[in-house]
Amino acid sequence: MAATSNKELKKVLRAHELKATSQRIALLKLLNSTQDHLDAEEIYFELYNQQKNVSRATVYRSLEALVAQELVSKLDFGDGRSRYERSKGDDEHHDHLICEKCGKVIEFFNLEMEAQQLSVCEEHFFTPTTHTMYIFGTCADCRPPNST
Amino acid sequence: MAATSNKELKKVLRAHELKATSQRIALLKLLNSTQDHLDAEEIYFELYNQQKNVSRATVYRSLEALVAQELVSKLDFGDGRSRYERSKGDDEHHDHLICEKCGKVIEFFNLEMEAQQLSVCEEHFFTPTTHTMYIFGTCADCRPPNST
DNA sequence: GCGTAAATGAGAATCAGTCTTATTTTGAGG
DNA sequence: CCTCAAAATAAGACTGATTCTCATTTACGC
Repeated sequence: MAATSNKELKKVLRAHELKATSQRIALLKLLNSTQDHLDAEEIYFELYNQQKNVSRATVYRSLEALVAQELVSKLDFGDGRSRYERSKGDDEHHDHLICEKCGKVIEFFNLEMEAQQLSVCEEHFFTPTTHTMYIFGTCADCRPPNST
Repeated sequence: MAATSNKELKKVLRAHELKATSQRIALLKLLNSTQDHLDAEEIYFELYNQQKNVSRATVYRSLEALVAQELVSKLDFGDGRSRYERSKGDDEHHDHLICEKCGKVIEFFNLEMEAQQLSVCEEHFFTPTTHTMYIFGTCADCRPPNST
């Protein structure tokens, strides 16, 4: 799927008019290697453990640049911090179900819903760029077994 | 529509097991009086101007209590702060289109979309409590007239 | 290899929101 | 209306996430 070698990542960065610094490469590599929705502190800590010598400021600045170039997606689960994941193509777009009890995040994609969103935009002569759709509630594991 | 006299607001608060303090009444009155999506600082400033003598801490604490009682809704437009509006009944539920150029917020309601959300939840054995659905983009006024 | 614009590191600064503590207020009971 | 305990408040200290500042380092076109 996504580029993983240093050489490939370098190309990707250059293609987006971003200088290919070791910090940005390490950051992209990290996001490519996980399915988790990492926050800035987790990213900082992980890179620190990898002896990558990346400052917190650089983590934030790099993420900002990568999000602007749509190489990374910024997520907001409503807990007061931003999370990030490797950006997926339109064909991999998804939204999230968030369990308020255990914090689990379930990704989903629903074509009808996306279509409805477009039709709402049309009604209002609105040109959409992105959207956020989070459904909060209780996941199957946290739901008492006797309830429906 | 919603209660507006001090007496009525007092009743509403008491009905929700909240002591009817002057600060909470002023806060509810303010939210009842506007269609805007105010943030905590704006609320604090407005009450300060009204000589209501409400501290910032009280604004936050009161909002928290009112949100817990569903008298007020908390919104997150992704700009790093929470916004609040008078809570509307289920029949008044709506989502938001947010213009990234002028900041305008357009409210909408789409039954199919709500239905799709429920069906997604069912598929995942997920019990929803609330959801946030924000579509970001460009509103009609900010869209260049020659584009579709 | 050189030079410069861009990126980074370290830590100060900011900003929304929360917490602490002493003081004030509400509302139940008489 | 008066009393009192529990709850709420004011003021400002504190926190945690994020941004900014500025001196230093690095990428990369030539």
